Amino acid sequence: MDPQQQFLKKSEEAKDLFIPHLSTDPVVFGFDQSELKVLLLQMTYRKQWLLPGGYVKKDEDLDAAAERVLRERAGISDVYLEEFAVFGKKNRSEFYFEDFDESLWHKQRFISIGYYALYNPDNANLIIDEFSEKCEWIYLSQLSEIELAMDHREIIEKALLTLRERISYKPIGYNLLPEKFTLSELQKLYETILGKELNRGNFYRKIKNLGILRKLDEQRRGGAHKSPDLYSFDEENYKKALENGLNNW
Amino acid sequence: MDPQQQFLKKSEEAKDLFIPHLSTDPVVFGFDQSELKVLLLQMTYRKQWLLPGGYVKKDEDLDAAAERVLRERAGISDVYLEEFAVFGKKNRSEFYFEDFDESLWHKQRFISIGYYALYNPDNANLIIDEFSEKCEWIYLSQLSEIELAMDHREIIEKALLTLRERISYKPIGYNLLPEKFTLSELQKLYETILGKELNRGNFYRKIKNLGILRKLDEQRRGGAHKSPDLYSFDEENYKKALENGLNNW
DNA sequence: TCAAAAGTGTTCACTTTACACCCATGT
DNA sequence: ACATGGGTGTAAAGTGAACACTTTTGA
Repeated sequence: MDPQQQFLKKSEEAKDLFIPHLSTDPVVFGFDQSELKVLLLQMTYRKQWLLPGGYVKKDEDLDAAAERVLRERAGISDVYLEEFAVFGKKNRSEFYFEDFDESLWHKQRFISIGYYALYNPDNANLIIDEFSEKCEWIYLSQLSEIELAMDHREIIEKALLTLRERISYKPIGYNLLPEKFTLSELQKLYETILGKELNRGNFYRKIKNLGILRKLDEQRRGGAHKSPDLYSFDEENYKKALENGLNNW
Repeated sequence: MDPQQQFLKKSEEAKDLFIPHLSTDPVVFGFDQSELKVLLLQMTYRKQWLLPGGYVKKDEDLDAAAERVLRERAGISDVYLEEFAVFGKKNRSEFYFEDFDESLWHKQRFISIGYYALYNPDNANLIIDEFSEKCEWIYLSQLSEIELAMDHREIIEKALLTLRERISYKPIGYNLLPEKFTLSELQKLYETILGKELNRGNFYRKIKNLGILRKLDEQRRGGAHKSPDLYSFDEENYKKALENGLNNW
C-alpha cells in the first residue's frame, strides 16, 4: 500500500474519534550547543516541514491531547506544556491537502491551539510516526532555509515571542536545561531567548542574588581552560521567585 | 411556544451552520463610576448568569465570530477584542444542559476560546437576544453574589489577570474610557485593573511625561469642589508609547 | 602559558517611592 | 469653608549598564 493510500485508510478510522475542525500544534523547544532548536516533522508525501500536531479526542482534556500527540508523533513524554495562542483564520490550512479529494475531512477548516513545550533534548528518544518520514530537531537559525507548511512558521515565531514575555514568570530555564549546567550555559539560554547579549558580571550577580541556584561540588571537564562549576536549580526557591517575577530582562 | 421548545427549534437550525464542540466566550469589560463591570446574560430557563458566548461558523474567522456573537447577543459592535486563553477541560460544560435530552448537541463537550473586550458602556445600547431574559452590566464587586454558569467565573478572573499583564502594552485605557476623561478617572482605572493604589503626584508626572494625553479646554462640572480638567488621548503618541510599553506598573 | 571561568568592586545615570507642600476653585 | 484637583520639590532607595581587575585552573 502506498503512503498516500495508507494515510487515507488511517484518516477514515480517525474521523469519529476526534473533534472535527480542531487541532493542537505543539512547538517543542530544546536547548543545545548554546542554541535553541524546534522539533519538526516531514510527512511522507510532502517536502514541507510540520509541527508535530494532531487532533483532540472527543472525550479528552485539551492539555491531555497536546501531551498525547507529542508522545504519539515524536516519542516525547513528561514535557512542560503551555497553551499560548489560537490560530483561527478560516483559510489557514486550505492549501495543505490540495492534492487530495474534497471529501477528505482533513481538508475542512481547522482551528489550531498553539502550545509551547520545553524539553531537554538529551532526554529525547525520538520516534517517527506512521505519517512521517522524518522527526528532527531544527535549529532556529536554520528555520529560514526550510519550507514550513501552512502558518506553522508564524506559530513558531509567536511561541518564541511568548517565551520571551514569560521568561521571568515561568520555569523556562528549569525545563530547558539539563539537571546540571554551568552559569554560562544559563546565560547563553537567556541571551538566545531574549535575543540580546548580557553582561557576564551583572548576570552572575543577579542570578546569584535570586537564590535560585545550588552550586554543586562538580565541574564540567573538557575544555582547554578552567573547568566551570556545575549548578542545579533550587526548586523551592525557584518557584517562590517566579511568583514575583525573576527580573526585568 | 414555551421558551424551552423555542430553544430546541433554534438549536436544530444551528446544528449544521456551526463548528461543533467549539465556542467563543467574550468577557466584555466596561468602566463606570470608577469601577469595572462585566457584561452578562441570564437565560430564560436558568437563573445562572452567562458570558455572551456563542458558536463559530464553519466558514468564519475566529475573531469575526467573537465580534458577531457580541453583536447578536448583546447589540454591541465596534469593540476592541483580543483572544487571551483557551478553556478545554473535557467536563467543563457537562452540567449546564442537564435538563435536556442527551441528543441535544449543546450537551456535547465544548472547547471555548476566551476573548476579552473593552467597551465604553456609554456607547452601549444593549439588546436582549432570543435565548436570554436579561443582558446587564455587573460590577466586579458584585460578582461574588451571583451564580455563574460552568467555568465562566474562572474565565472572567483569567481575563482580568490578562488585562493586568497587558496594561502597559495594549490600548486598554483608550478603549475603556470615554472620549474625554479626567486624570483621576484614568488613575482610578489603573488602580482597579492593577488592584492597588497609586500615588497621585507620581501618577500625574508619569502620565504627563509619556506625552499620551492632550489637555482639553473643558472641565467636568458638578462636584462641590474645583472642576477637574478634561483630557483625551493623543492617538499617535499613545500608539508609539505602547510599542515600548507604557510603564512598569 | 594561555584561554576561559569565577568572583568582586565601583561608578554613573536614572527611576521609583513616599511624602509634603503649595495654590486654585465650585458649591 | 472645604473638599477636591493641579502642580511641584525633594530625599532615600533601588536598578541597570559598563567596565575593569583579580584569581583559578585544565590542557
